Amino acid sequence: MSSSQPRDRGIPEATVARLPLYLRALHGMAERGVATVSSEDLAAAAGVNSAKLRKDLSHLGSYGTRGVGYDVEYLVYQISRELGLTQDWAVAIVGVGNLGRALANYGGFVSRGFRVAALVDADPEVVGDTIAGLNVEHIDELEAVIKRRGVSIVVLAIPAAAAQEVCDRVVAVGVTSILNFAPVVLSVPETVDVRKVDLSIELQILAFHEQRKAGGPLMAVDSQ
Amino acid sequence: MSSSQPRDRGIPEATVARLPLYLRALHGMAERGVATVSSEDLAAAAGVNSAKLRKDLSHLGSYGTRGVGYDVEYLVYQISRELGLTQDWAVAIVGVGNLGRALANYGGFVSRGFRVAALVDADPEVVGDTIAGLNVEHIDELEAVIKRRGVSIVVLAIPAAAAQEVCDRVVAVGVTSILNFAPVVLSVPETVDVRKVDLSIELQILAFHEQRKAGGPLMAVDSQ
DNA sequence: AGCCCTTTGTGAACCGATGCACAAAGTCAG
DNA sequence: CTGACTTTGTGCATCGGTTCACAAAGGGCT
Ligand SMILES: NC(=O)c1ccc[n+]([C@@H]2O[C@H](COP(=O)([O-])OP(=O)(O)OC[C@H]3O[C@@H](n4cnc5c(N)ncnc54)[C@H](O)[C@@H]3O)[C@@H](O)[C@H]2O)c1
Ligand SMILES: NC(=O)c1ccc[n+]([C@@H]2O[C@H](COP(=O)([O-])OP(=O)(O)OC[C@H]3O[C@@H](n4cnc5c(N)ncnc54)[C@H](O)[C@@H]3O)[C@@H](O)[C@H]2O)c1
Repeated sequence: MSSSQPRDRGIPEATVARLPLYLRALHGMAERGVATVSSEDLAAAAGVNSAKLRKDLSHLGSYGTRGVGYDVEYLVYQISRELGLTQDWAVAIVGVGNLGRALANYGGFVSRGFRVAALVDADPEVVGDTIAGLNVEHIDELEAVIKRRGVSIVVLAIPAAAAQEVCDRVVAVGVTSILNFAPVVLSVPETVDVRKVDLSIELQILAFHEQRKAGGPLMAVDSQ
Repeated sequence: MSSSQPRDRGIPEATVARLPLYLRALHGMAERGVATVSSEDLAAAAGVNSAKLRKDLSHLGSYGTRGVGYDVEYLVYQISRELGLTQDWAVAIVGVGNLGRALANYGGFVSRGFRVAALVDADPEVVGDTIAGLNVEHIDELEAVIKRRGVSIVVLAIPAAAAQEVCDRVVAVGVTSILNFAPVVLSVPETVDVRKVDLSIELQILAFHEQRKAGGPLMAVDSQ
């Protein structure tokens, strides 16, 4: 029992970040009626190296069959369980502007066990509106709404200037998972996970490489 | 001259990804009239380790003064130049749905040298509309629009099913930088840079850690 | 039943990134 | 001009992650 037990503890962060990728590929295969898949094929579908995929999966236990591959349905279940997608998660979106609206209307979350359970904004013009079937509530109600709806993940889609303050408030009511779109570094206790998405940074990284490609070969003229 | 020359080649990828972060912090400081900043302070503002920050900056050259710190204005310029933000980049957004609209209306790009130069969609209902002051053009015009406007970065905000096809088309006209929001692995020649943003993946990573926090200490009951 | 073929799971080398710790460089006060 | 103090820039140990390569495991064919 101590030898066949999956290594529940200590899944590398890099592996965790790839599991959703595998899951997506597996869902596609399940839909197409594929019963089993080799590490080679699944890796190709997820755009990674096959040895890496096997090592990743080995962290959750030995779910493959040598000579055959992995059972698609079973693997979907195991990865879902590992990621905690067998339960559903109540998400609150704070800030219902351009971005918040897009997120609220997006169907792709629900399909993965995430439920937008609340929309919150400060603008009296917006509060009370119905967006994606949800009533927009006032920021003053933030703490009450989070508790009432059992929200455990908060998405911040508000201006940078307001982000830290709202962040502090949701942390104070016990939220420990935050997805931040505002271009600021949030300071939180180390028990809280913050993931940030900054589109501007992505573009800047692309620009850097683009510049290299364009100027690279010619740069020699400049640096000589 | 060969010794004081900045190491133009071979800036680590991890460093490149942090430069925009430093730049953002520096812009804030410049606005507040700060003239010089120590690695310690800048690192704190960017949320990183100060040794890491110094090593990152050392890749672009020796722009600091020992005993004093870094000149804010000068550093802003050097990082901007390194990232290629001294020129402006024409960006096309393909797919003007929930997300595409939010991006088109977002002001945060322009301020960093990115100019939304074109909006493209397939839906006749949307084509011809004016969004954020731009005319939405038909997907049939994709290649022509990219060439005419000198677009060098393409943002894909279209359904997953359409992403690979559109991707192939923009690559065929010479685009080598793509920001992809669709939940698919795009296959491109290795000369092309694709960065992906997948909000669903971010939520899944948060869910994983959230589950750990909640179930971790109790998990023993289950696994015993 | 036995053999061959496929594919997993992992040991080990490798690689890039991180962070400590400190000498070298430079400032500034007196 | 000198000496004390501050802060950079980097050598080095370490760490997490990637990749190769292969022995062990299992399935299926004869
Ligand atoms: N729109 C994009 O494509 C995009 C891209 C990258 C980053 N961002 C970032 O995402 C955030 C939101 O962007 P947006 O374009 O949706 O902005 P927006 O101005 O359209 O919307 C912001 C919303 O937040 C609300 N708000 C302001 N202060 C609040 C507070 N204290 N509490 C609750 N709600 C508050 C406003 O009423 C508004 O509805 C910003 O930080 C922006 O920098 C947006
Ligand atoms: N909205 C979100 O918050 C969100 C979050 C995560 C991921 N995404 C992803 O971003 C993409 C866009 O999402 P959305 O919510 O804006 O979807 P959407 O359906 O609102 O918009 C998609 C737009 O793309 C257009 N389109 C479809 N096929 C096209 C083609 N071949 N060429 C040009 N245009 C085409 C449609 O006409 C539509 O206007 C999807 O792949 C989605 O999975 C969206």
